[in-house]
Amino acid sequence: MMSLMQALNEFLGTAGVELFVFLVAFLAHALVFGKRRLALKPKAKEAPEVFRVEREAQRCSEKKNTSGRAGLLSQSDDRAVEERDDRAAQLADEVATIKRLARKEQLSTALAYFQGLSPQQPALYVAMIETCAECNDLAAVQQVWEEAKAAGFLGRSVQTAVLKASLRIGKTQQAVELLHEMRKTDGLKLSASTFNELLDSLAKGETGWEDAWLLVDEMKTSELRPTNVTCSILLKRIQKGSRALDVEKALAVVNGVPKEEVDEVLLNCVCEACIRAARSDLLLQQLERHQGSTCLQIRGSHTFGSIIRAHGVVGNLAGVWKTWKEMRRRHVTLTSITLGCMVEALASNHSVEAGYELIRETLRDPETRQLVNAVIYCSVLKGFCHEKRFDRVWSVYEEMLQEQVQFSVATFNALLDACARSGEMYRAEPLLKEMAEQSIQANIVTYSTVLKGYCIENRVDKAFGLMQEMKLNTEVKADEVMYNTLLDGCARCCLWEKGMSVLSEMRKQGINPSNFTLSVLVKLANRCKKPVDVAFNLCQDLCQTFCLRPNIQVYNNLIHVCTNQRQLQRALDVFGTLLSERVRPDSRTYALLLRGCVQGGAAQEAVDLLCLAVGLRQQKGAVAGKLNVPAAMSKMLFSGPSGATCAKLPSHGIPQELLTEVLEFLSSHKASGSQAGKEQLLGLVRQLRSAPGVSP
DNA sequence: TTAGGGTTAG
Repeated sequence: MMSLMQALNEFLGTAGVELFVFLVAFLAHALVFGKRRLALKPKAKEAPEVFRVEREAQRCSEKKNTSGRAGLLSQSDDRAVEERDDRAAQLADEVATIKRLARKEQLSTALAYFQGLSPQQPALYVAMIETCAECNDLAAVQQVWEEAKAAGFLGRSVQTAVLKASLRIGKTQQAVELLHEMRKTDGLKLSASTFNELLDSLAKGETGWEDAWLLVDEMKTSELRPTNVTCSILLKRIQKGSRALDVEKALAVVNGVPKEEVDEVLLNCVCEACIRAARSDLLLQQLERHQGSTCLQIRGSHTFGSIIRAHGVVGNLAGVWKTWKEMRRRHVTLTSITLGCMVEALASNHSVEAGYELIRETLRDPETRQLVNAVIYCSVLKGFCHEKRFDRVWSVYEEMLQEQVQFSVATFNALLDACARSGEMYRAEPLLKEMAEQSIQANIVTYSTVLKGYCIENRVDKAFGLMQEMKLNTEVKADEVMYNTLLDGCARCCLWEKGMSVLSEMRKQGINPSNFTLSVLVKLANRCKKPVDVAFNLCQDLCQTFCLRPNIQVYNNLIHVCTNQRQLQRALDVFGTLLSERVRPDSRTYALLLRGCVQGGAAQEAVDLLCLAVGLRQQKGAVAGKLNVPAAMSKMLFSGPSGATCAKLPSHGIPQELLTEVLEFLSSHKASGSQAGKEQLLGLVRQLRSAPGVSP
């Protein structure tokens, strides 16, 4: 070959050789693929489903043709191929017609058309069964299946279609029984991929979880291990409010896939699912599992984007940058979404300026300029807004106008939020006008944000007026967040009656209060100086009615009600309750309680609380005086944190100022009590001063 | 011979 090339080279020159090689390659290609290429339809890409069935049909007729052609001479091959192609095209048309009718939900027309077709093919049965499923008609599915059986079409494609149809209609139990029957009578053996298809066709929604687990169990019974795809499909089900049990179970299935087999898409799904479920604990585990994995080569900007987002969510800024740099090093093509993930990760981790600089950098390069959009800018706007750097918000806004960024409703909402948080609602008016000029409709977030702005400026009447106007003039319906905001406005202005009427309106509209509502209501009772019992009863009633379990914010506000009314013991009881309910106290819990102790001259309780906060264990009998703390609290003091809940705060959890105040109080208080008691107390104060996280 | 993927606002 080489000598031939050399000879040619001498004869024709380099360009000539290239031309020759090209011609040979072209002819060979035409010879091999010419016919097939003609048989392919360009619309295949647009309609993959039809194409799939078409190919299947092609396969079937291919089989028939080969068997029928066995004894024929090769000259007739061309005609056979042509016939086959014609038949395939016809079948594709028939399938398309059935599907078209399905989309119009004309099931009976589709059925009539199907029955008029001859000869029948498995692909047609499959299309018809899918159509019945799309129209949610299980009886029709069964009818077509009976017909298929009667006609002798019992192939796997038809069986799978029936199973998928039953699952889609939500009859999982029936599908599983059918599966058992097929396994017994027809020896049906499904592959992992078919199981995955079945899993993916399950009815969506929370109720579908049990069905999903049923299928996963079936897979195991068939001695098949869940694959990457199985896991991805399961993870796709995880949504914002998914049950913790299901989330954990799904991740357990993921962990069943050997680490070296995990691929990009699965890692991507894992990140996204954990983020959606707000389970940074599980996310952290997963990120650690794949940290520095050499088996998994990430190529897609999809995956890089998700991993960056994941690191951002768990607050790992170093991980964010590391992933970004790795992506750049590998020259992965940057997309708007990946850039969006990066800027959001930076902006939500106290690196807003760095996020902004990344935008500038992207804009400077003419190659990447067009990647910057309003979504990306929005992360920066939000970041500056939350850091209360409103001057930066407005300068970035000006820049967005200059760069002619296309605004969306989210962009305007972010800007309106800046007006609200900065207490500069006069800025909102021109923004709303601008929105109208750009024909961007205000949505629930817009109204809610403006409402919040009025409440922050204590203009509750304006807020109520806006709510009224929204009800009268728009289709937007007030939601829980909006009612909570309005309730908060009432609390700020000590409007008890008005607040109560908002609550009853909320309930009348069928909007359930949440823990957030509860915490605002307690705050309202507090600001309105209602008796302590009013707040407690309100909580108890709503918790019972709406199956709520108070969170730390609710407990904190209850503690505040008690300490405000000089009922330290009751505040400590609330603390005991939250500990026994395994709710983790935060720095505000301790701040409220410690201030209550200083106020009430309760030195011993203050020491106990500080010990708990910094994780200092006490020895039984070491404490002076008679303990006046709830059982749950003393149990933790003596035995240390047990179970899932820990009373200890992360280091620096108590503000320095407060700590100084409490320690000063304790020093001045040590003169009282017995001699032994004084010394114990002094010893503890010394220990506290040297405890980790407490500066001297 | 099949099946799975990402950004912003109250």
